[in-house]
Amino acid sequence: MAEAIPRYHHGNLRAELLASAERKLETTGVQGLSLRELAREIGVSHGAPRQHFPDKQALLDALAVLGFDRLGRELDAALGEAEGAFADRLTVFARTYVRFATAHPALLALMFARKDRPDAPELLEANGRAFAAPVALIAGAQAAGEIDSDDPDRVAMALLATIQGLASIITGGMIGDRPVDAVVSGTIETLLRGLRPAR
Amino acid sequence: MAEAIPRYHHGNLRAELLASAERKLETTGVQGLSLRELAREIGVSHGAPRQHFPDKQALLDALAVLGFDRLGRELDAALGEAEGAFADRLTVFARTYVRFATAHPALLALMFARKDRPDAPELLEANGRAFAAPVALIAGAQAAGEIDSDDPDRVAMALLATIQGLASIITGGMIGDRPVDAVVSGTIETLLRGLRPAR
DNA sequence: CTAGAATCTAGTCAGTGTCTAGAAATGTAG
DNA sequence: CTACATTTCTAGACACTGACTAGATTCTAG
Repeated sequence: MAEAIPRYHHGNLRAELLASAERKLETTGVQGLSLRELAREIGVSHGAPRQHFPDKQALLDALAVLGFDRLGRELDAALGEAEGAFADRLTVFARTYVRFATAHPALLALMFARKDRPDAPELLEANGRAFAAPVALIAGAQAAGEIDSDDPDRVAMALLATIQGLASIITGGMIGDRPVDAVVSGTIETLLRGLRPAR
Repeated sequence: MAEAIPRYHHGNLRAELLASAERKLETTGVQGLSLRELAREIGVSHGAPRQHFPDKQALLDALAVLGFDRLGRELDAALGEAEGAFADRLTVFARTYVRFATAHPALLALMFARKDRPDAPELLEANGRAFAAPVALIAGAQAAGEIDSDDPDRVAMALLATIQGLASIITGGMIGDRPVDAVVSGTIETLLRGLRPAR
């Protein structure tokens, strides 16, 4: 915290830019994120950020990678502690993911903004690392026969789609005033049991 | 047609702005959409769009409403023709939605960009109209006992989440080279049957 | 201590969204 | 047909942005 005297060499510009950018991102969205404004707030000239990020997109990409890292750590932590049946651990995964999505909606959007970033190997890597634990969870459950594995790929896809869709729907504000955790566990339960009525 | 002589009064500026904007949107994304550039292409001064849209967000909102209208028409048409069991009609819904999502990813993102538009009644209305047919489909199936209705809300939520998630995953390019229609119908089948192994 | 590299400043440029005043076309009474 | 009011468009301006450049300052090896 020694922000007292603004030295010529800031010393920690890159990290502070990222921190400031992430703060701004969640309050104003990507549209309202301005490199010049960040520089102004930090107390540095408008050209300084260029030394660390060649352009604005590079800053956004770095933010996305940090987001994947953080998400990965949260998933690892949550799933590391989770014990019990597959259903319970799956619910933990869903809740952790949804919690991250609601806590950092703009950041999550940035992470999956593949529209304009067709190729970004670092992002793909970060993505893979982040979801390592849940992927292992699913694979393990299939190997142990806890879930259907006629077509493992299909089952995994349905699972990920549902959780991703949950996050979309919740961050989109489409669940009204329903309690988030109840919606999440209810959806997981429904998914496990199937939509068809029990005979 | 008849673009020959650029008259002072364009006569159809609003509609042409929307058409041009939608075209540009899918090629360059929201970021690359510039009011001035649109005006330039249409051959009108940079201030002209302001007569029809007070600001850029108004143009984007209008685009989103048009998107909901179009999606609604496609869903109505597809579900109107669909016959057979609930599972089949559900698959038709999912395919139609996913097809729309892949055909107009940027437009869809705009439609659900609630992040910065907390309240926009016209968008909510358009949203409701667009999904009238699938909502009726689900309600009907629950009434007819074709799907579980212990908690209708929960079931509907799981269904919509899965389909929305499918669209996200597919437009995000996360299905690799798997055939889209197979992924869609496989996911729906898995959802109907449930993840737990058949005893 | 001193060169060279890394970092930051300051100035510039084209481009953008928004705002204004006013010109031009259209519609509407009389 | 004419006069007027309204709609639609033009033209100029402003503050802002991301990007580029040259040069000043600081840090760091050797």
